[in-house]
Amino acid sequence: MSKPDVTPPSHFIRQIIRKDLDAGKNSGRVATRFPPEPNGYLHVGHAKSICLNFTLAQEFGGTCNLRFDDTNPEKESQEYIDAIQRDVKWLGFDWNGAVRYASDYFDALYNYAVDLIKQDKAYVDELTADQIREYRGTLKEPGKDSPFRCRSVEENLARFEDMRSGKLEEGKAVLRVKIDMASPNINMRDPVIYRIKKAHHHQTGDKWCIYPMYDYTHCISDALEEITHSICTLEFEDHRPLYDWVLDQLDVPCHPQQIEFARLNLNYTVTSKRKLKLLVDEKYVTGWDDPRMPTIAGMRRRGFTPESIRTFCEMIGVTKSDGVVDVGMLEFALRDDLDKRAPRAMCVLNPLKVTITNWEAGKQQMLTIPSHPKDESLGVREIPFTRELYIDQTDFMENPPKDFKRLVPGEEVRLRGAYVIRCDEVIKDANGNVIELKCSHDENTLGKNPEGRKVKGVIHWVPAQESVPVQVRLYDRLFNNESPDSGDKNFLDFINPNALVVVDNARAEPSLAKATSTIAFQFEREGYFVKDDADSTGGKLVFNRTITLRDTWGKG
RNA sequence: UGGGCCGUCGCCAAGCGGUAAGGCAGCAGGUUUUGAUCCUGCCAUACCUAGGUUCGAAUCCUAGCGGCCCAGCCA
Repeated sequence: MSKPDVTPPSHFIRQIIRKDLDAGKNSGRVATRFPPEPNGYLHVGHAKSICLNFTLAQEFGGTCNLRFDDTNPEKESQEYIDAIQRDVKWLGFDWNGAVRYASDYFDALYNYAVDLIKQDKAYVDELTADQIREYRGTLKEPGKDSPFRCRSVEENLARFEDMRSGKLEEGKAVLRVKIDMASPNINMRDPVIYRIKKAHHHQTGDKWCIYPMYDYTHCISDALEEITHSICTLEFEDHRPLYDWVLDQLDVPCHPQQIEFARLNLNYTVTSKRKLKLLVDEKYVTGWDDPRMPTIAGMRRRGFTPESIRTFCEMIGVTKSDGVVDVGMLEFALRDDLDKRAPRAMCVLNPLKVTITNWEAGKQQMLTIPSHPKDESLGVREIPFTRELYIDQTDFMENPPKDFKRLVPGEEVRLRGAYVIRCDEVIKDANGNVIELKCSHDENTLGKNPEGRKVKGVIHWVPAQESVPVQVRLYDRLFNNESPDSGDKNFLDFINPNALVVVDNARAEPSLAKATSTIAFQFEREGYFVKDDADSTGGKLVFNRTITLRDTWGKG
């Protein structure tokens, strides 16, 4: 059995934690959190963060919270909250205690804001959004103070109350923290920490019409949950001084350490919630769980196993250098896992009728075939061998290329798990299309090789009558460009029109009629497939191709 | 001289002053009733560049070069 040789990864975050533990920080406690905003479904990129946070906690005997960063009710919904929890669980992780919400802390956050105002470290600004932007300055020029910056504590308290009570309209005022309008770090130029949004919140209802901003909310939420290591992606590096500043002004239980790592970039893939949402909203795909989507839900429906995703996350490592991982690595982890666990079965995608002329009509021989070539614990399945069979059209050629190892006129081929047959006659229709093959079998080749000759190929087959009709959906990469998302390209231009090819007339071996979506099968010589529960209705059987088998034919 | 971060094989990534791990991909063989799996071998005199320190540098210093991120009342 193969096992991708994942050297015990000793990435920099692990090292930081180990060092902290050795130094006796946080009294030996390790607490992380995964903090998604419920404004979309989780994707592979999130998987990296989930695996990181949860395994770190596991490894050091700590805890990992699941916290919804729900400070922008206009973009969030319960649907996303439910989907995210489902996906985290499916990946195999259990969060510490109850699900948390930043909105659980809205009261505390509000009181801390009042505290900042009282310390004269926050003020209500009534500049317009445009003015605030102008006053902020540019990357190279310092900003300038708002005329509202020097209001008295009393006036600020009163105006903040006006914001809170709904007296002020949206956009009329914001609460800003008083730091330094000339800071070279734009995030420190008096960032806004509260804005007015007269929106219904999925958790707090209509209790609030002011909502705290990320920078202000996140650090305090972390502190209230007594997180020790607050792991986030690189783009928040510039925000760390603000994270620290806020906590330094307030009387909070602790001061977590923010650590940034490079988010996952995958070639041939788009990992941006905004763009994935667009694919869903504009119906380029059937939904967030479309098997072409790089969402956890899509991958699950496609047939990925949680283990393969976790292994992949281990393989790619954790660093601060922001590179692009080859999607081939994900595919490797997938195949490697599926090869070990997938029961084998046969399914003919493009049926071509074969009649075994020296097999008695009506005679059935039940063949017992192992479900896995190396793992007996997966058991066996039975397939009747009959006079009429189907093989795949691509496994027969009249004028084959040099290295063709399948069936050709006058030659032999092994039917997997059954007999060696010889093609004696090719039947064609009026247009010259091959519609049937008359073959003869060698009865001395069941479970043993013929004497005195080598049979070069093995092909798969199903009995004509006893096989079950199935629809098979052949999935491929959603984008046909390595970086659909880079530069000024429009990722929609690179949607692969062949990312889904539906095969309606496939025939599967009888045992597949009892398949469930919880286990993926290997359709021998074709790839890994999983039953699509959502669309297998009313007796119709639908299988999704998770991934093809590695195919090196013609490469060497 | 706006700030922050990053630069080790085609890709990911160890390395933390003692003389370049590993994985993916690729190549060459072997086994095989899946052109799969599995097994074997090959694959960076070289660590962005140039100087310097040192007996010794991918690791330390200096100066360059290249890439990514930041001007939401998004997260």
